[in-house]
This record gives sequence, C-alpha cells and structure tokens, in this order.
Amino acid sequence: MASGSATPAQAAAWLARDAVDSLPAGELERKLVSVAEQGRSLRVKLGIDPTAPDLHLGHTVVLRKLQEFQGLGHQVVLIVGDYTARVGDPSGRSQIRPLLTGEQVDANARRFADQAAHVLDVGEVELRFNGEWLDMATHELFALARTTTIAQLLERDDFAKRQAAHEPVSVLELLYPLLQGYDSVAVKADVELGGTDQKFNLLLGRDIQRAYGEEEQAILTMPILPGTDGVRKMSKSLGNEIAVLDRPEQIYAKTLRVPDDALAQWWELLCDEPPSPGLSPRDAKRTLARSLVARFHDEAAAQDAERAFDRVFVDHELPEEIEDASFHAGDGEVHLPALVAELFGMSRSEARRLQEQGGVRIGGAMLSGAELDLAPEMLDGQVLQVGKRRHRRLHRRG
RNA sequence: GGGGGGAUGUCCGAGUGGUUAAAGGAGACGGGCUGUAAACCCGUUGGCUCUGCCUACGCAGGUUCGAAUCCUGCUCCCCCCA
Repeated sequence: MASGSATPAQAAAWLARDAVDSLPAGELERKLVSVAEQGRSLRVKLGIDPTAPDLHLGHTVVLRKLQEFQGLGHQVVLIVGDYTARVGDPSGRSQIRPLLTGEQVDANARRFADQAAHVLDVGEVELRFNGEWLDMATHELFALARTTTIAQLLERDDFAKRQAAHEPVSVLELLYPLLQGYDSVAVKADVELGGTDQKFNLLLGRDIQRAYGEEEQAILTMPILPGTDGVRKMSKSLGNEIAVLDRPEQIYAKTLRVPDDALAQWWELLCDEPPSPGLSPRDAKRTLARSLVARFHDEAAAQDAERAFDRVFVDHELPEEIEDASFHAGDGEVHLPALVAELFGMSRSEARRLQEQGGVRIGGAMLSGAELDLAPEMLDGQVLQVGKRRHRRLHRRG
C-alpha cells in the first residue's frame, strides 16, 4: 500500500498497477513531482453521465481508483454530466442514444451524487455538474468546435465503424468528446480517469486543454467490468448490472450467477486482495458475493444474504420472507394466468405458457397447463411460485 | 440539387402473391442436470374470453379471392455524384 511518504515514482506505479493505460508514458509521475513542488495536490477528474438512474458495480471500478487518489491526499473532482447526458455519449455505442428529458437527467443526476457516497468519501469530493459551464453561448461553442478537426474525430473506432456500417453518426455526437474535453478545461484537471472505452475522449481532452492554454491532463484508463452475463459491459440498459443500491439478497444472488469465466476479472477489478489460492470457483464466488454485500451493506447483511440464498437454492425451501399479494375472487374461480400476469408484470399469454411448461407452482405443487381456473380456497394462504425465484403469498380479498 | 440502396418480431437476419404469427441465429425465459457457473438435453419466445379469434413485416391508401411480398403517396436512414 502506498502512503504519503511514497516517492512520486512509487505512487505513480501503484496507482497505475491495475490500469490499462497511463498516458502519456511517465506523465502521471511528472505530475506528481510537479504538484509536490508547487505544494498542492492533483486535481483528479472523473465524469459520469447520469443516463441511467443508478450507479452500479461497473462505475465503482473507476470510483475505487478515484478513492485511491483521494487516499493519497489528492483532490477528487467528480463531474455529474447533467448536460452531456442530454447529448449522449457515443462511446461503444452502435447507434444513437435515445434522448432523455431534462427532468429525467436532473433526477438521475441527484441520485448519482447521493449514491457516490456509498463508494467515495464525498465530504472531500468536489462535486460539479457540467451544466454549470456547458450551457454556453453559441460563440463559445463555436470557439470550442474550432479546436478539433473532423479527421481527429473520425479516427475514433466507433465512429469509423458506424460509418463503415452505413449507420448514422450525428453532428451532436461528434461534439460529445469536445464537451467532455471542455469539462477538463473548466475544472483544470491534472488527471482524468475513465474506462478503456473512454480513451479517445480522455486523450482528446488534452488537445482541448492545450487549445485553451491549459496544461494537459494525464489519463488513466481502467478495464471494463463485464456484467452478470460475463460478456458485455455492465450496464443498466443491458440488464446485466448489479446496482450499488441493490438489496443484499440481490447482490448476492446476482453475483453467484456470474459465469466462472468472468470471476477472475471481477476479483481483480472489485477487490483489493486476490482470492485465497486453492479456493474452488464456487467458494471463491461465494466469498466475492459476501464481500460485495458487506461493502454496500454490512457484514451481517452478507451472512443473511448467503443464508437466504442457500435456503432457497441449495435446500430448495421457500424463502423466509415472501411478499404478500392479494387476489380478487368474486364468486367464481380465479383465472391463474391473469393473476400471474398482474403480479409479475407479464402478459396473460406469457403466464399461460409458463404454466404449460411447469413453471408455476401453488404450495410447491407444479400446476399443469390445464389447471387455469382454480377455486379461491386452493389459493388463499398458499405460496405462488413462478420460475425459481419469484414467490408471493396469496391472500383472498373480496 | 441529381442518382442509387434500404426500413421484417427483443436484436441480427431469411423471405418478392397463397400450408407465413413469418426460416435460421443470438438473447431471454421455463423444465431437467447443477455450484442460480459452464457444458448439455427438452421446450417456449405478438395478444386474447385459446382446438378458435384478433393484431402484425416503417406510415397511409390501392390492386387481388388472397399481400411482408405488386402499385401510389408519405416518413426516416444509408451511399455515390454535385
């Protein structure tokens, strides 16, 4: 572990140990030397666009890195991209993002700021919203636009690929990297962090800074955390995320569902210490799951989550806590597909299909596709189970 | 401004007048196996008052006994030339 007494070279090497790129070569170390001489600390920038409402594990990879800088006494500048979220970062995207409304963005931005507190010591963080400076006059935007050429922007992979595939790239998207770069100008960033998919934007930030007569930032890129599918980048829109605010059981269960192939990466990107050697993949995963729950909740919650998980999925018992749900019986029988559809947000046809496939149980007994209408007495007080993980305790109403 | 190409279900992608709710793949979901992993097997994947009915192949009309497939207009996208 590095400490305040480490030399700049040691600190730089330690900070970059798990990064993919630390560019330009030697720059981070030079910055560390230079600020030490000036008697100040580094201004380390991270920008997050609140395009989705919640922070997830993928965000925490970079946030943890930010925290390391913080631990060494540097100034963290967290930029919530309330303004850039309206533009849409094309990084890694194969198509134009749908635009969010101003209200959505504002609501998301506030949530983000709150949630960052789960990962960072926000008391020490300089939190900024980039609408503060990006809501600029047109002539200022023109000045910004003059700093960069089309050729520079088209060097970028995503744009090049989309061009080649005859997919649209809007001028607005082209502008995005400039706006991000301007953030660096506005906060006088010495270092900017990001995922590897941000490399182009981060590097372009240097050009923008130079154009504005500022000193250029060093950049550090972190690996991208795969989602719970083990393949694609973790993101809310792909539904493969574990959110910082997920409940303990969710964090635990989702972690166990991660394919083993991705396990090593998860350990590396999310934990300080590697798993003890000799630990089976299964146990390594369980350990990881516990530690993640403990990180975002606490140790007791981790124990409980594991117990609850084992109860349901290892011992095949009902969960201890089952959400209640009421059903309306009227005088006749209850149409099960309608009830299932209503309870779990699916269509009746879908519910019917699930039942035909043996995915619906009442009181542990699998129902056949013929048992669509049941007497209310057979349901009242019983546990309805759909698939392996959805349960409701039914209560008659009316 | 001119010319050409394209728009199909969650996604990719077949299909150019009739057994097409629409091949195939991916993803997802259910069942089995299991470590809620991987691999593998089986099945499902528009809606519904479900042995049938309704809605669907960019949008709106039209031709036809019958259209995703033909015609007309419109919208959007891409490429080339200027």
